[in-house]
Amino acid sequence: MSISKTYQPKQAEDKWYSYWMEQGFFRSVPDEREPYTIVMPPPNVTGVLHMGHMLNNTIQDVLIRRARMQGKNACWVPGTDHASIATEAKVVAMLKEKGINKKDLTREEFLSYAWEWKEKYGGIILEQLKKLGASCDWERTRFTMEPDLSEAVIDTFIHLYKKGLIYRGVRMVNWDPQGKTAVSDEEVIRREVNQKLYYINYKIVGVEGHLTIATTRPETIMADAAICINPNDERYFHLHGKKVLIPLINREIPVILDEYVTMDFGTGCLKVTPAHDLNDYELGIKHNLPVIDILNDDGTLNEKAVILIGEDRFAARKKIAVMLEEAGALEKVEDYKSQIGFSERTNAVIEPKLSMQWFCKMDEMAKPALDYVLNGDIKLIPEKFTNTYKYWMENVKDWCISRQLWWGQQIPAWYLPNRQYVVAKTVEEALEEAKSLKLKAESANTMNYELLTINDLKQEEDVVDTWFSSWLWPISVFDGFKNPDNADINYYYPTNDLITAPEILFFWVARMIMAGHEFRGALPFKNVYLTGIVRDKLGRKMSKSLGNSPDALELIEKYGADGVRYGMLKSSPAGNDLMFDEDHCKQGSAFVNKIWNAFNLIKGWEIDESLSSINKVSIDWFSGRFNQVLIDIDGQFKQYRLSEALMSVYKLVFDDYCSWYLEMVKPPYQPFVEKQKIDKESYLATLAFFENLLRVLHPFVPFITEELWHDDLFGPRAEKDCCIVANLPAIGEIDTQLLTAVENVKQLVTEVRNVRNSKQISPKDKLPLAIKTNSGIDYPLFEAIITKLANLEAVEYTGVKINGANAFLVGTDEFFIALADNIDVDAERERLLAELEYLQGFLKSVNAKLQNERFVQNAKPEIVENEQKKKADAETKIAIIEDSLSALAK
RNA sequence: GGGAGUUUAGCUCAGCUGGUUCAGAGCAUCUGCCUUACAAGCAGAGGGUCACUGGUUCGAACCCAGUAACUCCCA
Repeated sequence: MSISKTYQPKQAEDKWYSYWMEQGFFRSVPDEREPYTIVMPPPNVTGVLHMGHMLNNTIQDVLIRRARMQGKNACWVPGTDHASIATEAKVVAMLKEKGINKKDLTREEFLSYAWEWKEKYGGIILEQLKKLGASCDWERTRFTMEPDLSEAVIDTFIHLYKKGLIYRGVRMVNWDPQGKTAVSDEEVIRREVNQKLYYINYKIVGVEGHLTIATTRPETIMADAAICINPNDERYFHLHGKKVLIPLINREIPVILDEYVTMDFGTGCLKVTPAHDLNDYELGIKHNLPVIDILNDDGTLNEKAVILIGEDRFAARKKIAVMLEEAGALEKVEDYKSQIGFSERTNAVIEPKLSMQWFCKMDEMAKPALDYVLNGDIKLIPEKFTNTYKYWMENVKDWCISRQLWWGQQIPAWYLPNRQYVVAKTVEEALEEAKSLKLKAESANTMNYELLTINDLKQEEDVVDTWFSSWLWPISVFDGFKNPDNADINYYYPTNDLITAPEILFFWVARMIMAGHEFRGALPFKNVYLTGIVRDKLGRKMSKSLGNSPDALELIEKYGADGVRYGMLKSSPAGNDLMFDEDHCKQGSAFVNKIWNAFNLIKGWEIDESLSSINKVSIDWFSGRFNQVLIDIDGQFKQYRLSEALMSVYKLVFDDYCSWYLEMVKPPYQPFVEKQKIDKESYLATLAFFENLLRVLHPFVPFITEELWHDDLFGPRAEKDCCIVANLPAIGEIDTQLLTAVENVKQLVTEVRNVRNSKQISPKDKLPLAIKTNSGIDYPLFEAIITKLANLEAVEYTGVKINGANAFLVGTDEFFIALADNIDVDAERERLLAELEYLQGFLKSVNAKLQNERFVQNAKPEIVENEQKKKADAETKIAIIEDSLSALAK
């Protein structure tokens, strides 16, 4: 294979991804190996790849690839989420463009459009993940609304209903009067708006006088159920137990007491309107107040308002202000700023509205789910999220699981003509159930249950919340509901790691843990790695509306998948937001190119059997260094410090292998030969090291490593002999003494280069070096290396200082470079004096510690020992420098 | 309003049980090199009141209290 000067990612990526697929390397079936399982957080089926997905899936792929190379049976299950709200919104928008209004369609018609849409756009995102190199078992791809998974949703709904955990209840929802639909909290955009605060007088019944309330919504006074004051408010003691009249309609309402009211906001009197404000609603429940809903679905006032019937809420607000003024009930109007919710879709002002919804009781299920995390069976990474999780689980609220949408699993409840309902899997079962209701029927009930037919039953229109299907994901992808004892689920469940974003810790992660316990009696995963939010350089969340998110596929096009993976991982410690900067990808592709070029160097070599081995020290050193880094990486992976692990690999390749090892062993340039001759042992060792580096690199940069793995240089490879399934190198022996010695040697080489740099001496000029060793380091052993890397002409060992030479210290060893021009004596003295001063100060502080009895008594022995060593070192160095200074004086 | 978290070099982050006399990395910056693998490179260098104020300790970036700024979650 001829090798080009720079690496061309594109061909390699397509080629190897298909090859991996053909060979079935991503496929996992249960066997006798230890399983390692990740279920992918299913992206929205009609979504496109964004930076959050890139980060998330890069992390998953690194973990999966590493596990595979550790000999585990690695299984990564991909899939998509039907995302009812987002998808339905997209379909509605698409229909609108075609001139079709959702309201004019039947449910069946709408759903067929939606499925068509899903078939067309669904799965694009999974195709995009392939470009990133995601090694998922694609044969296991699931969709949250496919028949089996939907059936699981229905079955679990019925299960929970029978257990008494699902009930119907009234709840305040975000109502969009323009779209005439409830929208989720996530779809409400809060904006600060200039408003008016109206001060309105209410007459007190039975006595002279009035009280004044402040409100931004005077049109809702007709829905008032009470006036609330703080019981501690001295201004209003006289109102306790009184009643007041609502202006204009003169309905009598009570004054109630509750500490909920803030005394210093407004007038201290709060109008309580349970039908049109969430807080008021809760206050109403507490005080048993009636709920008077004066608004129609389209935001106009209904007959309960008594006045202004049929007017729009905003028109009514203006009119009522005038009417109040005319009635003398308007005290004053002030400007006021506050947050108002707008519908993301229609931009209409959201109206809090009471509606009947389905709920799932949470407290019973939350308890065991909290325990899994608190007792460490499930680890949250980083740990700090445990607190948040605990707080939420201890204050869990019931889950509103119904959504007023069509795209999703329709709630399996059927209403009888008298609004009684039954919960059953099919309409036939529902009918049976309905007929049996007779027994429980009250005597006043005139309905004849015996005569009910299927046509009398009407299924609940609402669907369940999307999370009500995704909370089953780790079980349902392995068919754990339909076949609870099948081989897959027994083998893969509980899964190992879940990689997801912290903002869905409650929505999704907590509920999966609950579902795992409820439906399988076991946790769904052992570790939860929470990634950060991907932000731009300015710290803003990446979003489509800001347009600050780079196109994921363009990035891959530009930097190669390996480069982008590097860029995503570079600065993404768990749980911290990732300030994404394209520069990281650039660095990634530079790194990939560096690997390519290192290989290019080796390709230019040829074994010459006649040469004897001269690089034993270098080979031993790198081997030890490699093993040392393997240990580091292992530890970093155990703690999920992926960016640190990547940095360790980066430095191992860039610094240790390329900058030091290859420079040590590379044969001197031989002119007039096509390939540089090298001894056999060095060549084989270097190539073996490179292959091991490929293994360590593979989880991070899979494509370049697979490409090089198959180069002729490694000889012919069997069909299945691929980097992706190679074993990670085992950790071998480490000669610590050798490693320490080489650290000194490296420092020595750096010092020589420094002298060269500061004296402006060309790297081509050879320098003389004299060594006066005071440590036990065997410099002759490293002489060849030092000579080569520092470009020396000769190395001399001396017992005495060399006057007039450039001198420096490494540890306690002294080195001299004698140059033709004498050194600047004054400058040298100054340098030495500065160093002496530093060392004396250092020694002083060390001595202070050692003379401090409390330190010697309290500190750990090894720390005291270390201080003593520091002291000895400093004393030696001081002696050397004092010597040098006196020599300089001569 | 309640809760959680963050604050260390220009940027992004390490600093794991409190223990070097000035705290590390990568990138960026500066200087010098087109040195036969790589200028997407090589060799060097500079850069910090660890947000602030107190306290605990022989010893604090680290523990405690308070202050400030920012971020997120729940309402």
